Amino acid sequence: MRENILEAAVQLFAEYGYHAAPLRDIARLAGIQAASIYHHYPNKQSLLVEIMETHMKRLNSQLESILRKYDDPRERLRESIANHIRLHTTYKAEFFIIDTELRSLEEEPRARIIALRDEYDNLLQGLLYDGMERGIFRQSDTKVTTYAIIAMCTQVSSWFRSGGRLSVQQVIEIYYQMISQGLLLHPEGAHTQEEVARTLPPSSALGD
Amino acid sequence: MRENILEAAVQLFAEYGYHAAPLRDIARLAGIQAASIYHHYPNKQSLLVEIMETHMKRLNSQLESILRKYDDPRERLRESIANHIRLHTTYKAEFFIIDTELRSLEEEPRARIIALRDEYDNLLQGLLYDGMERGIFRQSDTKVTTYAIIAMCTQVSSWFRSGGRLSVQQVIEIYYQMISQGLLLHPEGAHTQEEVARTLPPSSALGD
DNA sequence: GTCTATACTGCGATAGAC
DNA sequence: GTCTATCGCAGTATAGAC
Repeated sequence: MRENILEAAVQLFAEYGYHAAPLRDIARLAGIQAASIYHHYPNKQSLLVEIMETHMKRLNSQLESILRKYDDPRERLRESIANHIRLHTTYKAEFFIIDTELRSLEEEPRARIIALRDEYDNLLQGLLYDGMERGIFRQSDTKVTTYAIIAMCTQVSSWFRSGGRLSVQQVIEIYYQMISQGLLLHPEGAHTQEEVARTLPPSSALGD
Repeated sequence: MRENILEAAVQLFAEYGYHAAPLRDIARLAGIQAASIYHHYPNKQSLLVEIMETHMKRLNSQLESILRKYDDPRERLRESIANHIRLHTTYKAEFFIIDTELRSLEEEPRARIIALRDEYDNLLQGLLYDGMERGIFRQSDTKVTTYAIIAMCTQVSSWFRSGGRLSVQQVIEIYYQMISQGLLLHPEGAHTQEEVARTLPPSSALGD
């Protein structure tokens, strides 16, 4: 029953948002009365916390295992993107909630979830930094680049439909191409490294 | 006063979410009583609708003017990204609301706002398609690529702080580099499309 | 155009029987 | 472990004076 309640909560939180999803509706979807939920969970907030915590921890632990398994930055990047997209399409609703309901968390649980998210950010940022150090990735602001990658891969959970036009694997391919190669086909003249360097603000201007 | 009320609503919708922001608090922030809001707006929903509609229309009209002004896909892309990021940092809270409160719209206004968003998507998708046709952009799925670009540029509104480490212009540079060139420094040998395909692990090896 | 007062509704949560 | 009944409160919105 605990599981039924949680699934119902996932569905309604994702569809209407935490505050707009009445406990009575969650109960009805789980096939019980609202009061019965309190036998399994202390309150509404705890449903949200459990959904977020479970999936953020899974996301982190899988990324950690990828970083242990691979050394080459390209493989690490590819596998990290694949992992992110696979989880965000498999647990579409759950990650959509993580992405949109942080504001609905009370103070202490929010701090915990944000810490998990920061951990994830940092692992990816480390991956990029290492790849730049080793001359495999272009020099760029690791923080902003990390945010950008996470943002684009995360949003997959808002438009992906399984059984739709594209398979998960195709989406992963498209994203990896986009992230690793960018859009321009022939970077031509103005795009050798020195010239790029001249085009960019000096890195000192980007420093903290 | 209309303007004060709207500003208060923007601030509280962005901070707590539409459903979690009581009209009484919006009124207090605007320096009046809750009931007085109803002299200016018919209900709470209309505040949300006005915020979203105003800014989505602005975003669209500026993109249209860029597409009229420039012909080269590279310039169009760069200016479109710059426009997107500039608006999303200038009207940070407003676009954050557009991004997170679509669910809170009632049916008819939601259809209108989604139509505006689709219009924007389509203009960008057309830009990419044209660039690919003309051999300037890499061939890729225009829909997914458009979503990816919009997602990364939109999220700027959730972390950007004016007066922070990076200026708007620097953020635009970083994003344009990322989108146009990607992360890999030396795609080595793998610059052409066929070679890229050969360099990557065979898609079968990536199966779910 | 803003106020005070209040109607009305629906929410999360609790009590206590079974 | 689930139910019925209900409490207490907070929410949007309205009425009507000034």
